[in-house]
Amino acid sequence: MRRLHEESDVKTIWENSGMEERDKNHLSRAAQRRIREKEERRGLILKAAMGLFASEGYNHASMERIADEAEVSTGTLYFNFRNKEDILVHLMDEIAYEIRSLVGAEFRMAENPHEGIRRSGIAFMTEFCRRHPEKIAILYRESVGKSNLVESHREKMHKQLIADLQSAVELLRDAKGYRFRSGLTPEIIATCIGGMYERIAYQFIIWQDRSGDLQEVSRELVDFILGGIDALRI
Amino acid sequence: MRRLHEESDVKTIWENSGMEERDKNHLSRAAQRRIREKEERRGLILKAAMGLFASEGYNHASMERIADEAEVSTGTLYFNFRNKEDILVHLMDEIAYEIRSLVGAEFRMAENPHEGIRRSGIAFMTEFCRRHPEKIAILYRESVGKSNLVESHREKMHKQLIADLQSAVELLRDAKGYRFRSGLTPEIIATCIGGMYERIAYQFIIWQDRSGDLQEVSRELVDFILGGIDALRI
Amino acid sequence: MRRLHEESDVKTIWENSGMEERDKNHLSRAAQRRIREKEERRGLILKAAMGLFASEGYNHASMERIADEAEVSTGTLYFNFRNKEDILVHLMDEIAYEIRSLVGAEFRMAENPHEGIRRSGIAFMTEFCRRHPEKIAILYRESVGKSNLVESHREKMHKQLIADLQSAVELLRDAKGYRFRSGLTPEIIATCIGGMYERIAYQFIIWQDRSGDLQEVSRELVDFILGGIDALRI
Amino acid sequence: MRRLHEESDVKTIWENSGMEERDKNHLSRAAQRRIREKEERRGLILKAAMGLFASEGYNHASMERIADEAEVSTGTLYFNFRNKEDILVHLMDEIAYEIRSLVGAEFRMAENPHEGIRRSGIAFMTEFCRRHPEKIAILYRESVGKSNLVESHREKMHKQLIADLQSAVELLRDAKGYRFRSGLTPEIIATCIGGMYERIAYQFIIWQDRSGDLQEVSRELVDFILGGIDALRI
DNA sequence: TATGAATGAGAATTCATTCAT
DNA sequence: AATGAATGAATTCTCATTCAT
Repeated sequence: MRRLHEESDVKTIWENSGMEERDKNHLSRAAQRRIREKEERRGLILKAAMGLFASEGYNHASMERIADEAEVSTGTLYFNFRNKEDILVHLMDEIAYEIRSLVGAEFRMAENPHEGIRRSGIAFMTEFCRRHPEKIAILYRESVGKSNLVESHREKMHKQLIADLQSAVELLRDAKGYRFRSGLTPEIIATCIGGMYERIAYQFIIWQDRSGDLQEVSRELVDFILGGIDALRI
Repeated sequence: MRRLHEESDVKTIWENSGMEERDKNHLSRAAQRRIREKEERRGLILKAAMGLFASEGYNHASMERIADEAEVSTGTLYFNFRNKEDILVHLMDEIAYEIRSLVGAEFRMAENPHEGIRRSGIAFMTEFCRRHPEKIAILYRESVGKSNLVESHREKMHKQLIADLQSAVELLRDAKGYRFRSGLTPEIIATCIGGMYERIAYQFIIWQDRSGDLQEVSRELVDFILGGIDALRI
Repeated sequence: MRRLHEESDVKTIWENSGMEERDKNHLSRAAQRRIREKEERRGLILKAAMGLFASEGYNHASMERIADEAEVSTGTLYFNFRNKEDILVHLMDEIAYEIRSLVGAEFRMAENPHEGIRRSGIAFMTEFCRRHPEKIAILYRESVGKSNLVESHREKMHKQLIADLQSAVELLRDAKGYRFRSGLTPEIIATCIGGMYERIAYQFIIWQDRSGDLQEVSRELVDFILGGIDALRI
Repeated sequence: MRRLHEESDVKTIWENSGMEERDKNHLSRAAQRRIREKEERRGLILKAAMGLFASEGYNHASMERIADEAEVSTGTLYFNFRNKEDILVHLMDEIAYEIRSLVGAEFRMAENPHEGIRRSGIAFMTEFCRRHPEKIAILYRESVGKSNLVESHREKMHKQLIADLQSAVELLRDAKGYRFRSGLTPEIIATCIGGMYERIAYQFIIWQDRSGDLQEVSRELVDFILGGIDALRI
């Protein structure tokens, strides 16, 4: 069995809201522009790759096609990314960051954890999934079972998402004064929540296009989750 | 977006228990032996392929390696299966059938749907997942995002599993006299259950080896599910 | 510095005359024919590769060109050899074996070591070099500085050739009752002889085509060597 | 067969000692500094390239790595040299010039040609080879079989070295009043000497690190040579 | 039926060289 | 003069699939 365990310190999205900062102040104008252009180009490549991965599948999308789509040469691909896997990994990071930002912001905007779980769940489904089906495809389909490297990255990424969810669950528990059955409970709940959103999104976005139902679905989903959590307290 | 909608009539496992029958009665002894040997050979090939897919990944496992492992030639592979995808699809079918059989039997052995959901969930985790991690890897990792054909087969397969779950939920609802919030509710619940089991299995079997926790995990998981269902009735 | 020291037991050509034996007796006719055909095909590939390596250089000769020349597909190249390096290494082995066979046979046919050195030297130049300039090109030009693997193979090969020469020198010493200045002397002499033949062949065969001079050159070369050996005894 | 015959007038090192002169007198201070800096930069590039060629091989050492190592950009490489081959060719020239200078100086410092051959041979081995293994690697390994251009340059270079040796042999002949067997004899001897030094250096410096033996080896080598020469007079 | 050698399209990747800034 | 991002041709190698024996 191919198994890839790498312990990595995981930080939840609920705590630190400004996730990435970099000093670009002390740089010359020209240097700033060059950096900006470089990032724009990387962005174009990532966008082209995302479209192709989602529509044709990671394996079937050749580097040449990606280069074509991004209107650069294959050499430029390799100048900006180590290899094909590296492009996928960057996409995964980008997507995961976007999800965590959105969901985290919604959670923090709510009055209490209970509402936070409701709001962030509904936002994920109706804002993110509905608007970015191709990102869902990358996250839940195209990044699966590709290679050891991608798989270990995927594991790390999921760990972060689960850690976010787990800390939300713990905030809820503390706010309501719950006590759970075991030490494992928060992790189990978080994992379940992750799994539910994944499969619901896959079902209603990727396999079928029932995005019209997402509003209703996400409401029931959230209640299901809250009911499930309730059931696990002593 | 790559989307594959094929409507297929789906039958639940709760109804028909003997799922596959074939007449071998009117055949000669020699013919029967030949058939038996052929199926044994197919079995060997599938077993070899399953091992390699799980350990090295579908893409990386070449037909030659599979043939080697099964102690046949590549030609024999193509005599027994249409192509590489076909092997994967057969594996998926086999695994799905096994799961549905096990889970269905457990459900039917229980006194009522409530107990049925509990028993079948625990059986899936502690009997199936713990004993056959490589099958979990095929089902939840190696069959994902491979090709249109495999993906559409996967969709069909999941539909069946979800249909099973949905009918169990409906049996529970009827037995307890519940009324659900909407017509979508049973499908949503079923999808959620499928997602939870998938991610829990992935987490505790593929990414980490915490099969010792599975007993405890599955008990909490079942209660979470039952609590969630409760929360969705009017 | 790239240095590759691998101690390998080296056997000289003067001792064992039948260098390679294999049992093909117990095989079926069909199997024998298949083996023969396989070796013929390998031979064709090696021949095509040798021609291209000698005429266009190893780096410039692409696998596709080699396949073309051998009238097979690139796949067949890779079915018969591990990779491009492997083809070169096989060529080197073949050539070295041929040289050692020829030179060894000439040496053994002579009445004494003194004559043996003369005969084998002249045979190498006038038989081998004159007739197979492309093999000289492979051996002394195309196999140089290609990769760690090829270089280490080349080292091993040269060790064998030098060991042959060294044992010839020692036979001469013993036959004439010489005593050398130091324990290193035979190795030094052997290495010198190897170097002289290499550069003379390079000069008169590869860089210039003065094969008409080879008769005269080889006679003087042999006398130079014998004179040099004489000068190193105490 | 790839053969490259270009007749070039060859001058021996024994005659003209000051080999390269350029007028820098009439230039301004600033211009002189600029020239000096430019040559320093070229020197840094050549040094970086030499290190990489020797350690990783010419083919494997990319222009980018060379630029990195020299702490300049790839563009600067192309400002200073025509292309990659050009760098190699300059290195070859530099190394050949250094060897001819050293060896020529030693020869001229000796009392007679006999001592000159001894002194210069020992100096080459114990001064040059022992101290600059990477230059030996460039000269005898990395410049071999690279391309038509490099190969023809290599031929020219070797011709010069051989011409030096040949003139030394002729000086010896005249000083001692020898008469040789044929008109070819001096060339043959010179070629042999070149080959011996090459293979001895390769053996004791590149393949093995036995630089401790070089003193002893070079003494025997010189005597071997002088003995060989003796054997070819009438 | 079984074999396994042969096929060849396809893909990723490298890297010398150019050129706008 | 110097930079370093961009280019794209070239090349090696893989592997699912076929087919003569």
